[in-house]
Parts: sequence; structure tokens; C-alpha cells
Amino acid sequence: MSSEDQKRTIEQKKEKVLESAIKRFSKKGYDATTISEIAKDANVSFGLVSTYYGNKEELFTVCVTKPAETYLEEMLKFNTQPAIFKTEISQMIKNHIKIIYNRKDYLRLLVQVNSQYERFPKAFQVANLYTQKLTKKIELLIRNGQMADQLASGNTEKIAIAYVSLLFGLRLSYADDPTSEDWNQFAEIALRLFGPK
Amino acid sequence: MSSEDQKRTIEQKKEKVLESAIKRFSKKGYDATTISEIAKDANVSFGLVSTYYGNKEELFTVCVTKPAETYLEEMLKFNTQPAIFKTEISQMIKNHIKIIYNRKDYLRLLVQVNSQYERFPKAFQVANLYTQKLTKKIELLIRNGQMADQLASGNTEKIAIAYVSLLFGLRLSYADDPTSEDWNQFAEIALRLFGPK
Amino acid sequence: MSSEDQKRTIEQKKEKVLESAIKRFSKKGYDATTISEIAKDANVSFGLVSTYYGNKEELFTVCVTKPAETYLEEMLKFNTQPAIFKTEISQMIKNHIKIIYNRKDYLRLLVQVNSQYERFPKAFQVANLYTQKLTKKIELLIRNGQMADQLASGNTEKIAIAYVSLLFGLRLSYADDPTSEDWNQFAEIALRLFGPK
Amino acid sequence: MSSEDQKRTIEQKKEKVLESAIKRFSKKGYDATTISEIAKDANVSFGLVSTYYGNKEELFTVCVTKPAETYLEEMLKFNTQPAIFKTEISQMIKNHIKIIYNRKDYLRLLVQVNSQYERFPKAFQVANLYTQKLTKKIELLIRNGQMADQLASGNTEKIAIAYVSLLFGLRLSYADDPTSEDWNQFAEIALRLFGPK
DNA sequence: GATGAATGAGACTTCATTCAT
DNA sequence: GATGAATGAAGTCTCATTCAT
Repeated sequence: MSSEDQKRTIEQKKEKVLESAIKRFSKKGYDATTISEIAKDANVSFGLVSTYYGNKEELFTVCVTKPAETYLEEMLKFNTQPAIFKTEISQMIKNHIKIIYNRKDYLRLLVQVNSQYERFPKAFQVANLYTQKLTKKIELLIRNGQMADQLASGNTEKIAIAYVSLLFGLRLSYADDPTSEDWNQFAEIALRLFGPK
Repeated sequence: MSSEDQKRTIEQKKEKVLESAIKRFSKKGYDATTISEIAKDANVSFGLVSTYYGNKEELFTVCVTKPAETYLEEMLKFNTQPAIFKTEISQMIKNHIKIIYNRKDYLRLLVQVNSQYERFPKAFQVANLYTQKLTKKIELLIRNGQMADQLASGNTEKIAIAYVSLLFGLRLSYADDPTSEDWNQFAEIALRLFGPK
Repeated sequence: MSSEDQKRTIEQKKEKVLESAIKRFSKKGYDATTISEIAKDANVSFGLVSTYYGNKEELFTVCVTKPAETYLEEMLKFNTQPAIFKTEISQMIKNHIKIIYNRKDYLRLLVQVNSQYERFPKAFQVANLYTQKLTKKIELLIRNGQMADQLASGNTEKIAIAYVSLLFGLRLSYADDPTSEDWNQFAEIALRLFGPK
Repeated sequence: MSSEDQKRTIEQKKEKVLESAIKRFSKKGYDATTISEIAKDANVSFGLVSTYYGNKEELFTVCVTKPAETYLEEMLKFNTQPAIFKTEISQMIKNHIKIIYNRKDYLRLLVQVNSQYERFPKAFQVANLYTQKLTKKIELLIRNGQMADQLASGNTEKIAIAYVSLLFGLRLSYADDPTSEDWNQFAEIALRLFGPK
């Protein structure tokens, strides 16, 4: 096996470990998850987890921070200056709902970090930063929509927060995956927050 | 000290222990909270915690289940057949927001239980039951409002779930307490979910 | 058993643990000594060692610092202004030699702390302090002896240091206990350092 | 690179590893020193240390035994049948003191081995053998001096042991290097042990 | 020869729980 | 009822060692 190939394998293994970690942490929480459990899930020796990620806390932080970038990227895929705001927002919501259901485990992790921010300061800081970025962009969308007279007036910041809170809360409320019909219904209801005319 | 007085003292102590437990569990989660920490917080010896509540898990379950009754009672204080639905719902929302901020610690506990339902099955079962009762009553309110033609049509169950999710999500988003002005704004926005005409 | 009696028993147990710890640390060094080994030696559960002394490092520090007081007290039992210095110093030396053989384990501990002072800063600080006190008093004795014209002149500080070093070194050189005849011979030779006239 | 050159490089590397090992073992003791730490210090991969020296214990043994030969050689550089014993002994002492300060790390290693002889039997055996050789030669010097009536009478073995102990003890007492003036003073005091007339 | 990924033994530590007083 | 000493299970973490490349 060439050195190049080996590198890829190592990267893959690391990735696998991370995936397993996210899965387990998400399910049982930080403390109830053991390193060896993660290792077993990822089919590696438990020593390797330490070799890769140092210690449990660092691993957890990586679990929260590493996917954050792509997660945010996906969440930010909407246009803040569309022709028809209602349509754009509707699309955005559907997209968001799809993401939070696809990234079930990761979202659960975020919920834990948020609900115990004193315990996971590093992870919380990152998570919070990305949430704020999302909120800010949504806020901008709302403001533009209000200025274009396509959205009812209202405190843009609070609307954005309420919307993001709704997303998180939905993730929390639904253990199992709703159907796509459910999705559409939630999307429609969430749209109301924005006050489309 | 009369037997009666002593009883009260014991009851008070037990109550104090429970309060402390809710506070600590809420902040640091189940595993990271130690019995002796709770005991110290409640000014009792750590042996007494076991004497009162058996073991840690039972204590946690009590932390979640015991306040649930009164919590639900407070949450259910709204009329499902009011003259003016918009006003009633508005009042309800304000009341709900007030509750989730007053019961900060308890709500955080519920969030944890919900986000790790596999881990806390007993507690989750209770929490879920009460949440469903709440959702059902809100659903009824919405349906009545729709039938009275005071609320826009829409899937009543989903609206109720969305609303409750929003409440939970808000609790999650706000580490610090918002001002009463913030409250009112959030209440106004949340109202939109119901589609008041 | 009365509470008073129980206290004594606990104190005795703690003492026993400390003794065992000194013995094992002395023989195999800090790292090669395990807590459970100490516990077994002291006939207690390994958990109790932690209950008593917190953690391994603290235990080690106590091992070094707690006996230091009485050790020093014994070592300081000499008169700095005797009528005949030669006799007094001779007595002192014999006493010192006796002590370092009686406190074999403790002295070995001191040697380790001194030879790895970077690793055991806390313990070293204490050990060093007591050694200095001893050196200072010996220095005073020498100075007085020189002023009384009963000891040959020479740098008092260096003589004191040399003498204390000799004691430590002897402890290091002799794994097994020399006979009392040996003692006397060493005492006679050590006396030479002081330059008795 | 010629095979000859490469060999030298390997020899140098091995030497470098040994030096680093002595340095680290000396500072932190056997257990607290890690292979990778030594490797890093010597600028080689940690796998190479094993390749060179097998395992940790063997490496340690080599650290103690390999320098012993030249160390002893240096220490034995004195004449047991000089014209003037006082002068010769004085020279010897100064030389010895110089050596123990130049070979600071190695001496610290010897101290550790001596103080934990049960733990390092192999290393101790070697160290002890060389110390005995040194003691024997010094003993001979003393005996000759006594027979030449240039040294006061006294148990020659004990005097030799006391002297060697003093050297070790000095090494232990002085963390930092004394000045050359200090050296001379210690040399003068140590001389007293031999009872020069 | 040289490297460092991978393994897992072994020690420390924390803490829930028990139980004698 | 109240206390806290005592126990030991269970998890984390460190590292010497092995071995494929």
C-alpha cells in the first residue's frame, strides 16, 4: 500500500471514529458515553481514539466544531434579496427542516451543548458563533422582506431567534422522523413567523 | 420539638434536597452531578440524600416527575373556548413564556430528558405524557378558534407541536433572561403561528 | 464503640497508611509504587487511601512533610554552647547516625526528593527547609567551637554542609544496617570534619 | 554516503540517544521518563530507541553501566604510593569533586540506583561494583599513608566509605553548581577525613 | 535502518452505595 | 433519622511495545 493510500485510510478511520463519537455522544450524552464504546462502534482499539483525538473532551469538542462549518454552509443556502420573499423563505424553511432531520445526531449534540453551556464552554462558543451567523443572515432576509413590503413588520432579531428556536425545538420534539407530508406542514406553519403578506 | 414540627422540617429538607438536585442536574447534567454536591448545596449530609430518595437515578426521576404536575397545571391555565381567541392565545403565550423563564432549571432538565430519551426512559415517559397533554389542549384551542373562524386554517396538531417546540427552543436559545419587553415581542411573534385573523 | 474510640482508630489507620506509604515509596520510588500496593500493605481498601489523602501526589507530599517536624526535632538535640565541643559533637554525631539508621525509609525518601527536586517541588521545598535549619544550627555550633578555640578554623557553612552530606551519603551507601561498632567508627571519622583540637 | 560514514552517523545517533536518556532519567527518574521524550530530545523517532536499545529497562541499564567504565577510570586517577600523601589526596579530592560536578546527570542516576537498589538490581550490581573498586583503591591509599605515618590511624575501610559517601552526599545537596572557590573549600574539609598530619 | 500507527496492560481517580454508629 | 467512613466498580489516560511499510 502506498503512503498516499495509507494516509487516506487513516483519514477515513479518523472520520469513522468521529462519526461514531457523534452518534454515541448524541444518544447518551457526554458522560454516559465511554471511549471504548466509541472505539468498538468504529472498529478500532480504544487506544487509537486517544492517539487520534487526545482525550475525551477534545474529541467531544471536535465532534461539535468540525461539522459546524459544513452544517452552517448548508443552512446559509438562501438568498437575502429574492424577488418573492415568501417563496424564498418557504424554500429556506424546507431546506432547514431537511437538514435538521438529516443531521439528527449533530443537532442533538448542539442541543446538549446549549443546554449545558457551562460544562462545554469551548464547544458552546463555537456552536453559538455559528448559530449567531445563521440568525444574522436570517435577520437580514427578514429586514429586506419588510423593506420590500412583502413581510409584516416586527422585530427582525426576535423573529429570527424565534424561527431558529423553533427549528431546535422541533428537533427536540421529534424523536422519530416525520414524513415528508409532515415536513411540508411544518414548513407552512413556520412560514407564519415571518409574516408573509 | 413536636412530632408535627419535626415532620415539617423533614418535608422541608426533602424539598430543599430536590430543589438543589434540580438546580445541579440542570446545570451540569445527570452524570456530572454528584450526590455529595447536591447534599452540600442543600446543607445536608450526603448519606441523607440516599436515605430520602434511594439512589441517584430515582432522585433524578423524582426531579423530573414531581414538579411536572404543578408545571403542567400552570401551563394549562387557558380557556379553550374564549370569546376572542386572539386575546386568549396572547395571554396564554405570555403566561407560558413567563413560566419557562421562572422554571428555568426545570425546563433545562426537560430538554436533557428529551434529547436523551433512550437514557432516561422513565423520566422521558412522564415528561412526554405531560407535554402531550399540553399539546392536546392547545390543539383543542386551535381547532375551536378555527371553527369560530378566528384563526386561519391549518393542521392543528402540527401548529400545537410547532408552538411547544418554539417554547422549548427559546428556553434553549436564551441562556440569560430576556427583559419583559423581549417577552412581549416574542409573544407577539409566537402568536403568528396560530394565524390570528 | 464510642465516637472518641472510633476517632482514635481512624487516626491509627491513617497513620498506618502513611507508614506503609513511606515504606513502599522509599523502596520502589514514587512511580513504581501503586496505591493498591500501599493499601494492601496497610490492610485497607485502596479507595480509603484516596479518602484519606486525596491523591497519590498529596499522599507523597504528606509522607515527606509530616515526619519532617519530629525528624528535625530529633536531629536538633544538641547544645550549641557546650563546655567541651569535642564531646558534644561526638554525641551529636552518634545521635545523628542512630537517627538515620532508625529512620531508614524516611531518609531514602529524602534522598529521592533531593535527587529529583524538579519533580517533587512541594516536598522538596519542605525537605530543603528542614535541612537548612539543621545546617544552620550545626554551623552555629561550629562557629562557637572555633571561637572557643576548640575547633580548627574553616568555613563553617561548608563544614556543616559537608557533614550533613556525609550523613546522607552514608545512608545511601549502606543498604543494610551496620553494627554498633561500625557506628562508633563512623562517628569518630565524621568528627574529623569539625577539626577538633 | 559511504558505509563507513553511515556507521559513524549511527554510532553518533546511538550516543546521542544515550546522552538524552541519561539526562532525562536523571532529572525525572526512570518511570516518569518516557521513551518518546528521550527520542524527541535526541531528535530521532521513538521507534528507533527501541531498535537501538531493545526496551526501556535495558536502555536504563546501559545508561548506568556504559559510562561507569570511563567514570571509574577518571576517579581512579591517583597514586596510592605518593611521596607526600597530603598533597596527593588533596589533588585526588579536587579531581573527584570536579568529576562529580561535570557528570552531574550521571551521578544523579547513581544516586537513584543506590537509593532503590531493589528496583534496579542489574544496574545496582554494576554501580556497586565500581564504587567498591573505587573504595578499595582509596582504602589502599589510606593504608599506605598510615603506614608511612603521614595519616592519622583509623579504620581504613570506614574512612574510604565515609569519603565516598561525602562525595555522593555533596552531589545530592547541591542542586546548582558551586563556584571553584567553594570547591577548594570543600576539598580542604574533605581532606580532614583522611587525618593528614 | 527508520518510522509512527496501533494495541492494550495497568495505574489513578471518582463516586454511588452500603452500613455501623 | 442522620452521619460519613469504607468499599470497589468503572472509566480515563498514559505509554511501552510491536510491526507493517
